[in-house]
Amino acid sequence: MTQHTAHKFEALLDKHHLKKTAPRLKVLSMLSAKNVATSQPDLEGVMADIDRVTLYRILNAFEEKGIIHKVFDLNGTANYAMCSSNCEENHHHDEHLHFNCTSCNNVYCLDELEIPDLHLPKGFKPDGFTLYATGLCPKCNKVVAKAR
Amino acid sequence: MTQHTAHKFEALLDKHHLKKTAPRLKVLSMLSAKNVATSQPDLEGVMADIDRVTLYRILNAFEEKGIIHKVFDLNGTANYAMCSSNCEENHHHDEHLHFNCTSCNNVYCLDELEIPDLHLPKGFKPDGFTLYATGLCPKCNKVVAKAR
DNA sequence: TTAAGTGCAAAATCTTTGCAAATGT
DNA sequence: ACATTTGCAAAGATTTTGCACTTAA
Repeated sequence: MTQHTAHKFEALLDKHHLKKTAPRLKVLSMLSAKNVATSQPDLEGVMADIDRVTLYRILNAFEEKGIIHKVFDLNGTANYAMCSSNCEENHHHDEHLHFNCTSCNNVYCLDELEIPDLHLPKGFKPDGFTLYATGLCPKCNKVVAKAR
Repeated sequence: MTQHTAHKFEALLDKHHLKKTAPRLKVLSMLSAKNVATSQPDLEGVMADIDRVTLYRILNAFEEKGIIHKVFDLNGTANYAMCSSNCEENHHHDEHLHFNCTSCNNVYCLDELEIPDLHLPKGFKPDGFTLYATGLCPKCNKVVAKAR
């Protein structure tokens, strides 16, 4: 972790009036390091030194503040990812595509992808969309291809 | 429940080599009666006479057989719905739009809606899509409108 | 100094597993 | 009759709550 990113995390906590504690900084650097969402069990594994309860509280706090977002994978397990690294305050779009690999179970947040307009049946007033795709991610897809 | 639908449920169980037991028929009629998915907690409430464990096993069995499908709502709670009433064996499409009302929390399965094509980043090989929309369902939307 | 955050213990839930009794075929 | 399915008890797992101790500001 560079000096720069470290400072970024501290600024992020400041911005949300959260104290800059070791566990919180660790969670931030952990989640920021990956371009895929991380499941709660995985987080617990990596952060074995942080108390399980503390982790729950940190994740909830971050989610409430809009620092991270939660997405459930195919098994109903909560996965967490930094709220669209490029999701600035002014331009907060919840329209993600989440790609859940059926092989490695990773959840990719493909924020850049546009979700096309859809016309819902009469009466429904949507305020947000989330699209899930399942299938093989590039990594697993490559492995399958090699095996052939 | 009409004679006709009752027979339909029994046929459905037969087809999947499941015994026609009272709890199973009850679950089927319960889920078929609604056009929205039902959460596990709600199911437990309505089926208080059926053992909790039995309900788990019935739902799992039905899901494995493809009789019902499971969808997680915004809170990560499992909701169940009949597998697209019109989802015949030959034409099984997993592409649903699930509409999760933020007011009543109901999950509507809008199976008829087509999900438009999307081009994923290179390398991703999707095999299924599920689209979630959140917002107000027609019923709650009407209530809000009235309140104004 | 003190309000916020952490860690531990313990409660409350949720889900699974094992097994004897009941039920459908 | 016999294989399935149910219901209960009990184990396992997940999530929440309470409270004393610690730490950032």
